[in-house]
Amino acid sequence: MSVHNEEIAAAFDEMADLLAIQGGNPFRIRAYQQAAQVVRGLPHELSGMTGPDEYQELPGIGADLAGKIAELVRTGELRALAQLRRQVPAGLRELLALPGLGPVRVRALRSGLRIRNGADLKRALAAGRLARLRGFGPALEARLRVALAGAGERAAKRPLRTVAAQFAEPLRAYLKSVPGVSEVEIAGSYRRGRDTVGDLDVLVGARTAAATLKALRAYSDLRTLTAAGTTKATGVLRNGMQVDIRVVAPQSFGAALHYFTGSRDHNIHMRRRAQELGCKLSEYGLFRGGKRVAGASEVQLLEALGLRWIAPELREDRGEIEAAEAGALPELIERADLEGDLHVHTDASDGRDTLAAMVEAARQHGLRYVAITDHAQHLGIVHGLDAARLARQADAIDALNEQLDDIVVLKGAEVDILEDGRLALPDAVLARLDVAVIAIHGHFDKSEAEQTARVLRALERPYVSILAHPSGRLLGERAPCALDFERIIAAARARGCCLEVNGQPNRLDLDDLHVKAARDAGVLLSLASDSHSAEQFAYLDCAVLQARRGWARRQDVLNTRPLAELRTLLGAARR
DNA sequence: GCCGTTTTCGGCCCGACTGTTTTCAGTCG
Repeated sequence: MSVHNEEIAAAFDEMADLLAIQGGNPFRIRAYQQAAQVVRGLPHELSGMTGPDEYQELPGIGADLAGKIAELVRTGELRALAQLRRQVPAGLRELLALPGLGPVRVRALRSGLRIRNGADLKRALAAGRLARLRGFGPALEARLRVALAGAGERAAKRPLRTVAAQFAEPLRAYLKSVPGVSEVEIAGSYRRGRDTVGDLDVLVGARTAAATLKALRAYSDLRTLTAAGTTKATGVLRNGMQVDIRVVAPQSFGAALHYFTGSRDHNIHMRRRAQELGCKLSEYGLFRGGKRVAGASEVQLLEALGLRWIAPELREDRGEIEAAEAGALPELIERADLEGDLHVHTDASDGRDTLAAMVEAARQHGLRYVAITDHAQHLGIVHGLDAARLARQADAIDALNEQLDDIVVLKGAEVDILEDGRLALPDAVLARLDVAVIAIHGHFDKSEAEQTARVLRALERPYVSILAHPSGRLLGERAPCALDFERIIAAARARGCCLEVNGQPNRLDLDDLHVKAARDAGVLLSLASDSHSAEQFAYLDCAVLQARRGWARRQDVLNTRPLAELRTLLGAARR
């Protein structure tokens, strides 16, 4: 396997951009964009499928695109794209990313001023040449100057959802207190539970919009207001996040909430569905012949479209609409389903709090069991436990369990996968643990073949229960390791080993697509906080959200099981 | 370029806002 879905999706996105710059058929362009999204959302690699016939079964992939996928899988290249690249200067594509520049204006820049890239545009702006072009005025010029000046530092990271929450929740509370406001929801990717959130889509239910928009202007965390109309406004918060606020009347609130929750592809699919039913769907409601037939609530809206309730976490147009129609949506796991947490650190390794404090925190978070999984000693792991300290911790756990009657402490360790795939503790030591969690903590940049072989070798060891944060990614900091997840999942399945959904907000690893793939393959998931201090058990919520995005049900998760069943399952994994 | 219990041709999601216009195109979400 060489070509990944992401590369195929990127090729289609580039095709779409280049065709747009050339002034191609907008619907053809849209077809490429949609295909890119479909490919991105697949839970398995296209290169592992049999070929064009199977590709064509995917929505939005017809004979032509199936052929192009086949070409990419076979050769890693796409001739049609290479040809377009020869026709369109590479620098023009960057211009599309500038605010206010779409394909039409980029084309005008090219044909009218011979502009080929950002540097050309800068020069043209400096010389005041843009004014000659139709469609370019002083306001747009000013916007472009600002954007080009900040282009160097523009790589602003998408904030983690937990960071976005620190700004979203106070804003929600503030708007809720505005007179006349009946409802406030943070919609968009925030509501869908994505790991990172680009901007805040805030929906306000109120009979009139004026009071809300006035209140927004006065909000202390607002840095600037960049646009404001009669029903919506856009601003930038002090942390640099963009916030889009929209005010709708109560009878439209459900339709608007659905619309602003998205995703974009989910919305488009739903609007097509409405059309097929002879209706029109907008943020104001579902209309049949100009008459509103639904709109006040999402439930009512979905019902009118012949669909069961679709949880926001599923709205990515990855088959949830078809499943809702068939009544085949999964009943998603909830936080209350969790009985325990199988990945927790104490001050014995790199955690902040004592064993007793962590167990007490687990108890207060409603858990019935908790596995203490401090790092095993290994080069590069600070304060890791060796066999002797692990044995002493085991004694302390035994003593603690004597005193506790409503929670059970399990003995575990987080064992490093060494560079060659061996483990940092010998089998004899692992054999005495209740839970052995293994993970990669270094050598992240190996080739896919090497990295996969390394993890597969570790998974072959006996007494291994859970592969923790499998991809090793750190959001915004470190890309996921190159791993053949289909083989990892197959190995985990064959062996009865679980894959972790790590709830640390900057990990959320497995990601949603791999959760789905693991779940579909029948691999049990371990939803873990990976707590390094008492308050971090709250990160179980993040793990649950991520698991829900991957369609996980209660029965797909190891630590929803009562202790006795958990022990049986862990025992089975030791073979 | 895709797609079809309306269609194999003729459609393709919908609306707000801005800026550049002098009635609306382009961009954005």
